[in-house]
Order: sequence, then C-alpha cells, then structure tokens
Amino acid sequence: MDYQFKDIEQKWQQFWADKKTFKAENNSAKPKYYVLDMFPYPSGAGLHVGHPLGYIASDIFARYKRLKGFNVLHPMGYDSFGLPAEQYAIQTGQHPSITTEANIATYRRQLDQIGFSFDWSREVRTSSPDYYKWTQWIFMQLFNSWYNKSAEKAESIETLVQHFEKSGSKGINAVADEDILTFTADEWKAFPDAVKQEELLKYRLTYLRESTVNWCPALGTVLANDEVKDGFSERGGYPVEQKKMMQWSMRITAYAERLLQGLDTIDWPEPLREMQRNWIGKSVGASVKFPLATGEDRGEYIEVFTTRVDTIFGVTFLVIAPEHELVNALTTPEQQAEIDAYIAQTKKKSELDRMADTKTVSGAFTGSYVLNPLNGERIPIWIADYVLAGYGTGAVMAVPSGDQRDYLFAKHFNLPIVPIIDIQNIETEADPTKEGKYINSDFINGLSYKEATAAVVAKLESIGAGKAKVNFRMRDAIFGRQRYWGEPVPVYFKDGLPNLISEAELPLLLPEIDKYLPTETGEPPLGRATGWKHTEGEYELSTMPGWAGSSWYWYRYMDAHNEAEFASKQAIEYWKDVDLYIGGSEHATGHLLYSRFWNKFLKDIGKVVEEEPFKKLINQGMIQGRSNFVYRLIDDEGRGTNTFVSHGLIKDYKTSPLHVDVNIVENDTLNLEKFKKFRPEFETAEFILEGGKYICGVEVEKMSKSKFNVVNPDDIIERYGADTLRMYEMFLGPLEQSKPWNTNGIEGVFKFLRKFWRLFHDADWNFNVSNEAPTKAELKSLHKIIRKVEEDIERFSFNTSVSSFMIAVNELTDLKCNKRAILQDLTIVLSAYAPHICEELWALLGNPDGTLSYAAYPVFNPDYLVEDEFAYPISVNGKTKLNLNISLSLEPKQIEEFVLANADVQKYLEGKTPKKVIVVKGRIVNLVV
RNA sequence: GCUCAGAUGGUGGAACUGGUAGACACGCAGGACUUAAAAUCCUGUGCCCUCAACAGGCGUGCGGGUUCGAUUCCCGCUCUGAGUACCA
Repeated sequence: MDYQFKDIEQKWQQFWADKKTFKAENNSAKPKYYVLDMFPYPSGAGLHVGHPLGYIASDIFARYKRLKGFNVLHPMGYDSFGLPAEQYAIQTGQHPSITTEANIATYRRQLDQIGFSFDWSREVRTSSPDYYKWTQWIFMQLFNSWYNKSAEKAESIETLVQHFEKSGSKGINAVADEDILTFTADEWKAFPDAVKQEELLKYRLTYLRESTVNWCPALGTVLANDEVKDGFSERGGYPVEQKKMMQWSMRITAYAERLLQGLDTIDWPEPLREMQRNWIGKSVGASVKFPLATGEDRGEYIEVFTTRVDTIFGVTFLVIAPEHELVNALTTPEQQAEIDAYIAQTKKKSELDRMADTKTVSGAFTGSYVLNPLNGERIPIWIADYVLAGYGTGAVMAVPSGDQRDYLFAKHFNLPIVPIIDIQNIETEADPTKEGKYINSDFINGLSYKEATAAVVAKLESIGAGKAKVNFRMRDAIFGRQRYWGEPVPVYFKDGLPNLISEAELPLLLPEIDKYLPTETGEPPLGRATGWKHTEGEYELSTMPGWAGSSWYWYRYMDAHNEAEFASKQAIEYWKDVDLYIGGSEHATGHLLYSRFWNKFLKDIGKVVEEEPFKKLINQGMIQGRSNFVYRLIDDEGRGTNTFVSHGLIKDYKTSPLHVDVNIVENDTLNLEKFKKFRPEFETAEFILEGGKYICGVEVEKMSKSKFNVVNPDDIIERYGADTLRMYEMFLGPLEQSKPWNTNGIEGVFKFLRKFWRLFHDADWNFNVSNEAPTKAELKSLHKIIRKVEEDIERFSFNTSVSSFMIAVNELTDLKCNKRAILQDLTIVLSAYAPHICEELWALLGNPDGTLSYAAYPVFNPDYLVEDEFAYPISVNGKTKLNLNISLSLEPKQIEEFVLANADVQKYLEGKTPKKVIVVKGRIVNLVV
C-alpha cells in the first residue's frame, strides 16, 4: 500500500491511548528523566502552528530518552486560571469554567493529533479544586514562615515566636518590613494578641501591607511589575496607574541573593539568566547618612545609597525624589512656592512621559542643607524627578564630576563641579573613571579606588554615619488580584487581622456569583457571593495572581492524584527536578523567577529536595506570521478596481496592497479559484499575471487573524499528516531561533517520508523486506545516521537530524536497500521524529505491536565508518585546486611525495618548488608557493 | 543609551575543536512519462566572464589583523531582532 498517513496516524494514536503506552511509573530500575513543557493557557483561539514547536522538540527528546533506556516523565496540563476566560464571562455571562472546559477540549484534540507521547494520566489543571487546594496549602506555609538571614533559610513562624518569648526582638536577623518594633521578651509577652499578630505579619513570607501597586482601572485589578509594560497592561494594553492599597505580597526579596547565586548553577540560556540578573538588580555599595544642617542637632539625617562611596568628597548637592517623605519638612518658606510648583508639574506628567523625557533637566531647591558627614561641608538639598522614590532610599548624593545625570543637573542649575581624581576629564561631561589617584578628597588623597572605598567605608562605620550595603532592584511581588477567575486566598479576617483557615477546610472553593464584575461598593467580584462566609469572619475577597498555580505545577505531575499531600515524599525523591524544560523566553522574569522562589521555599521547609527546579532550560524561538499580499489596481480616479496585479509587475501599475489568506497561497502563488471565493466581491476578479501565475507579495508580521496569516496545525495534518508536521517544524531551522512560518518546503519533508516508506515496499506497493546480509555501504549509511541523530539530539540540533535522515534515505534508495538488518534499526532511529509511520513499519516488520516506543536505540559501531582512502583536497596557497585519492595508511611525508609526484599538481605549481607543504592527515594538503 | 543574540545563494538553512563554503530542502530551468494536466522520476542550478566546454576571477554584512589556511579566532564599524531603561 502507498503511504496512507491518515489511517496510520489514527490507528497509532488510538493504540497509544488505549494501551497507556506512555504512562510513567514512580519507581523503576531505570534512571529517571523528566522532560517538561511550559503548560499552555487554553485560549479560545486554539493552537496555531507556532505553539507546538517546543512541544515537538521535547517530545522527540522524551521519545529518544525512552529508547536510550530512561524512565521518562513527560506530562502535560493546563494553566487554566486567567483573565481572558473572565473577560469573556463578563461579556457573555457564561461561567469561566465552561469556556475553559471547552477550550481545553479543543487543545486536547489538537495535541492528540500531533502524536505527543504525554502521560495524560498525570494531567493537571490549575483551576481544578483538587489542584488549587495545594496552591492554597503552599500559600498557608508561606504565611506560616519567616526568613532567617542568619540561617539563610525560611523557618516556621513558631521559631520566631519562641525567640521573641525568650529574648525579645534582640538577635533576630530577618527579612521583614522596615517598621518592625524593638522589644524585650517581657514586653512581647505583655503585648495584646492583636499587637503580636500585627508584628508577626511584618515577618511572614506572605503578608498584608499597604503598598503602592500598579492599578489597572480597565481590568479592575492590580498587576505585578512583570505584567506592566511601559505603563500599560501586558494583557489588553490598558493604562496602569500607581495607587496605594492594602495588598497581599510575597517576600521574594528574601531570596534575592539565592535567586542570583543559583543562576550560576543551572544550564540556562545566557540571555535568560542575564534578564533575571537585571531583574534582581544587585548593586554593592554603601548607605550614608547626611545629617541635616538645620540649627541644633536633633539626630535627623537623610540616608542615601551609593555604589561610589569613594566619591563622597565630590558631593556638591543632594537630590531627593519629589515623593520623598521629608520634602515638606525640608522646604523653607521662601522655597515653598517653587517646590509646590515643581511637585505639581511632576504629578501631571504620566509615567510614560517621565520615561520618554530623559533629556530635560528639571528640579527645585528646598532651601535646606545637609552636612557632609566626613568634612562637615554644607550641601544643598534639591528635589528632582530623575531620582525615583521606589529605588534605594529615594535620595542620592550627587557627584557631578563622576555621574552624567548629576553633571547635567549641576550645569543646568549652576552648582559646583569638583574633580576628585587626578586623571579625570570633566570639560564636557562627567568622567566616572576608577583609575588614577584621588584629589580634593581629604584623607583619601593619593589612594587608589580600592583603597579609597575601603577607607571611606571604615571611617563612616566608625563614626556611625554609614555602612557597606547591598541593594536589590527587585521588589516584593504583589500577590492579590481583584478578579474572580483565580484561586481564593485561604484567609478570613477577624478584628481586622488575617487568619488562615484550617487545613481541613481546604480547598476553599471559588463561590458562584451572579456576574463577574466588582460590587457596587468597589469590592472585588467575590464580594457578590452570597452566604460565602467563614464561621469566624469574612473571607479575603481578592484571588491569587496568574503565576500562583504555575509556580509549583511540575511537582504535582510527579504524583497528580495524591489527596494527602501535593506530592508524596517518595515521588519527589524519585523524580527530584526537571531535567529538561522547554518554553518561551517571555516567562524570563515572571514564571521562571517565581517558580525558582517557591522551589527554594519548599526546599527550606523540607518538602522538596533540590535547590533549583529546572536543571536545563531551552527557549524555543517564536514563530512569526508570514503574510501574503495581492495588489489591487487603482484606476485613474484613484478608486480600487477588481483587477489584481502580480507582485513582479507592480512597478508598472498603480496598486494598493491587500492581505490575502495564506491558506489559499502556495509557494507565494495565488490559487485564483480559491481567491474568487475568498470574498464575494472577488467573484469577478481579473488578474494581470506573470508567466501565467499570480505571485503574491510577502511580509513577516505577527501571526494574527486580522492579517490572514494564521496557519492551523489541523490543516497541515489533514493534508500531510502529523509526522510531516513534526519533522517540518524541526526542519525549519534551529529550535532557539525565531523565524516566520512558511509552508513552502513542507513538500520536501512529505516526499522524504514517502521515500522512506518506499524502502520497505516494491514497485507495486507490496511490503517487501529481505533478510539478506547488509553490504558495507548500507551499514555505513545506517551507522552514520545512528551517530548523527545521537549527537544532534544531545545538543538540541533537531533541524540537522532531519537533513541527515534525508541523506540516509537517499543513499539507501540509491543502494536499493530493502534489508531488514538495516531498515529495522533505521526505523528505531527515526521513530522519535516520526513516530506513527515508524510504529506501522515496525509492526509490518513482524515486531509485536507498539513495542517500538521502548525498543533499544541501536548501538553505533565506528568500524563501519572506517575508510581506507580519502579524497584529499589539494590546495595551493589556501585555494582548493583538486582532489586526490590517497590511502589513509600513508604518513604525511609519504603523502607529500605522492602529491608532488602528481602531474596535475605540477601543472598548478608551474614548475616552482613549494616553499612549504602542510599535510594534515585525513584532512587536507596545502602547498605554499 | 546599556545588555544579549544574530547577518552565509532567489528562499529556509548546513559546515561540531580554524582544514574541500553552500550539505539537505524549497523554488526555478530543462527533460522523461501522459492525448493533456496533476502526481512521479531524471538532469542542472552561488555570482561574473564565455555560444558552450575547458580554464579563470569573485564570493559567508563592511574594514583591518593573526595564520600555510578564517563563515569559524582578534580589533574596529554598519545593520537587524530581543530585553531593559533616569537603578544612584
């Protein structure tokens, strides 16, 4: 029979599902290997051809690892809480769980069609109560923990209480809010319970605090920093403003240093690690207190953070953020009007304006002064919006000779600029050099950068005016959304204080509500739930953010149906961590950072075993759209006609481009019949053709419906089958590279599979395989591909494997090879890429049905590749002139003699004797003339 | 601005530690089969010069360098894409 991909693919997909072929066991004598994909949010649009790229790569890897004798965990699930389903619910009144359910069904059908080897028995859905029960449980553990900096780990809040009871707040080295109290053990014991709880909340890893949040009025919710791009929401693109609100937060900053250090221990792409480093934003420097110069000494000061404490003698003014809490107190009556005007002006500017306008220098003088703590010099205090309230202390010591922003500010307002390093050149701009010796700098004059920094820090510490300090850019993550479709927070409020519900009450189910909007009084949608109340108080009304459920899901796959724990100890100790994680780089600072944070926390409380969850990570590139255009002829009156001009001829006509559905275009040639049916108005369309064809124009754009460039995998599978789709997606180019989807060329892969099928069949399509012993040439082809695929998969170079398969099949076709000894092994090697056709041929070869998935990958034997001759390229001055067959047993000296004796070589030498002869055995001969 | 990644035929791309640049595939051209088309198969295909062959010249974004030899290493630049943005 001819290659009937449809029958074959349906048959094997059914077989795998019925026999649970890919079900993984939680214990095995085999070594474990965990291959994970970033699970999708099931959107209403279904999968387009770009989505499965990473899944195909990971599936090939998982199948390959099974052949290599590993016990492979390769699961899939759905990140099914999220905004789009809720927006849809607001519009239609339909419960998000219904649309989510329907979308998941579509995703599942599409995924199944591609022939993935997922263990579906472990499927998870973040919106399912038996899953989010454990998300809530982890939240409770975080609430019950504090971060002990001395131990460098999270500990139970009980240990903190015990310490307070024994020694008060003394000796506690914790990551906590800034306004923590100082007290003795007796004082602690005397505190009313409410005060104790309030104080403990300042230490908990998930805590409630009034904080400035990114409020998105259009979405009616707050957003995390990574959900905001340029002042607009990432989803939907609505404006975002700053607002103060009581909010749940996660103390991720406690883990800043470990999150940073851990990056060096994992095998991730460098750009991704770099993004996380920037996001964490560690800077090493010092904090310095500048005492206020106002009259009598009342111990008041302004604290700044600086990375260049060595430049402290170059400070000629201080700048604080307009939002700084001391602005009012510092403003003198004479300056009041000016300061007020400036603050009003900054407030008017939107976040976006402030970012766009980085050139204009602006600011205002408060009228007050501080003293330089090291030499007592009077330093004016200014406010300016180039200093951000949210970073460091919201105040900077300005060193115009070394910092360009300070330099511009000083020039603009005529403030002094003092050079502090002998080789500094500050004629036209600041010079931040660390080379040279210090001048104008009191006791560090003549020192080098390193010596000066150490000396200044030591001096500041000795007089209590400062200390070495590490600052992080990363902020604690806001952990609440005023939305419906998310995990309820397992907390109720009593006397204004948050209390956890008991574990026995988990899961706290999402209640039914009448519509998915905030209440009339502005409460989140959960405020609409009637009768939804804890026996002890009111439930928290916000829900968890989208990243909650995805921050631990890889553990649930290990033991997906456990009702007593999020995963059993035994399962976690067996699978440990994810060996290979494939997904998009858009999750660099969101999901991948939060997951690492929760993982470290779970390790601290002894629930998991590895410090890092994802050992190796690969980012698949984005698949962009490739739009096709037709060109409508414009008549003399400037109106569009119904005549269309082929792309190659548009220079000669006046035309306007129009998107055309890429699905009616093949190799950029328009299918005229389908085009006429594309829209009713084109029914009577006429064409100006080139070479009898209508050639379309091309542009690379985002894949979207409005651009008619969405390619659906269903259509490709219908036409060519899943095996062709899988191989073609890999053939497109390196996995990590972004590229436009282009269906041109898919024929080549399809033809390859037919050619492979034909190796097993005679001219009349009868299955025909011989048991003859293979020849040397056949064995060579086979073993080349055995090695090549092994090497390629290990370095994630899937595209080159596909080419090599083509070469192998071309060679075997030329050799007319139909020998079982060759084809059976070739089938195993190809099966990771094209599993359906290989299962079918494996069965036809007489093997028991379905055993291919667990067959042994053939062992490479280098003996078959040994050559006794090599066609040496002979080059003269580095340019190849000819090839000579020379025995590989010859040594360089003999090769040289052989080559020089050759008549053709002599011709190129034109009678001259080469100055030098380079012979690299088995590679090249180069004659230097 | 800063950080990272990249630039190879008409197109997607290959060349793994410096050693025959353009594998494999698409497209295109020619041919076979066919009444014809589709499908299939065969041949050719980096560019320039040449009727053609032979031969030759030029070629991995640009300019230099190291080397017997550079797509690969080093220095400088241009362009493209991504991330980030007054971070003190």
